[in-house]
Amino acid sequence: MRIGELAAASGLTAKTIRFYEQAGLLPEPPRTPGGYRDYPPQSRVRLAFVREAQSAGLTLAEIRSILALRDSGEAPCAHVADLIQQRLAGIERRLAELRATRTALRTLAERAATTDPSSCTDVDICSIIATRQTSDNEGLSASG
Amino acid sequence: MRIGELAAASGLTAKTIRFYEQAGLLPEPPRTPGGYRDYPPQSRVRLAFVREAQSAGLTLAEIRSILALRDSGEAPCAHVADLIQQRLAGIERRLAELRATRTALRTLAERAATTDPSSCTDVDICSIIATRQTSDNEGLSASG
DNA sequence: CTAGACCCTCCAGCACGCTGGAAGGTCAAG
DNA sequence: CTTGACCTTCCAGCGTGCTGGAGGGTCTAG
Repeated sequence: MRIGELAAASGLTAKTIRFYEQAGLLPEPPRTPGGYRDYPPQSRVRLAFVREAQSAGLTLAEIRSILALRDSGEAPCAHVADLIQQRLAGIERRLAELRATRTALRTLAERAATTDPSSCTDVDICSIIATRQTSDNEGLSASG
Repeated sequence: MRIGELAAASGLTAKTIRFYEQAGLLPEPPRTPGGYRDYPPQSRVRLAFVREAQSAGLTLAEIRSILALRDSGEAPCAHVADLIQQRLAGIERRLAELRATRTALRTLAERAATTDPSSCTDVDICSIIATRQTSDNEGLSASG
């Protein structure tokens, strides 16, 4: 099957499929005499797998590593379980960050609700966000 | 003050400060006869504000819009309150996405724990992630 | 005068997952 | 033969927030 057909079957674009090939997710298919990519039916399964894995939050690099293992004949189960745990940990981290940011924003939102525009002086730019005083000896330092 | 001093005072690098200038976050300072940037003391406040706003989860583009308002003489309070609400909504969305991904991953993790490598046949690549059958009439379609 | 710290501009790249376009080739129908 | 759908390659860009380096200029101390 040609790339357009595969694209239609998998719900991707031809561009994306070529990109996946270049990214090492889909092996280079044989070509027709005219130089067209000629995919075997299994390619649909492969692309479906890529999409499944993506929707599970795995990156293309991770998916590639799974596929590489499978292609080498090994059962990638252990590797997959590992990736899943790593991703899970990463997501927990990201969730914690986002929750912290949300807390910061909520504080700001509260402050915004109780802030009188007239209290916003020019020097501190925005008293909602930065409530610091503009004295000469404020202790600015690297915080990150 | 020169850029290095401002960098040290604000905990940023000179590179970052130039980048902020180019990004419209910090106005172009006057130059010394030798061509060096010569910052007024308020620049420290401005950079501190940028960092504060960043840690509150605002993007540089949003921060720029706040600063532009302030620079135009308006109190940006209402705008800031608006941005905060938008960011908050965005974060809620992102949190929901991440939680969904986490749920998907946890399902996968459970499956991984109970999967026997021998059940991973070659055709379906990885039965942990994709449990679909590889029959000829499987209904593959775009799933979003 | 030289060394060295500091500064300048400009260009390029990181990661991530594509997407768009240019310029051209292939193939079937009419 | 022409049209048009489809395909090819290659190059470039999106957005985000920087970071690195090249290749040079400025200033201060000794």
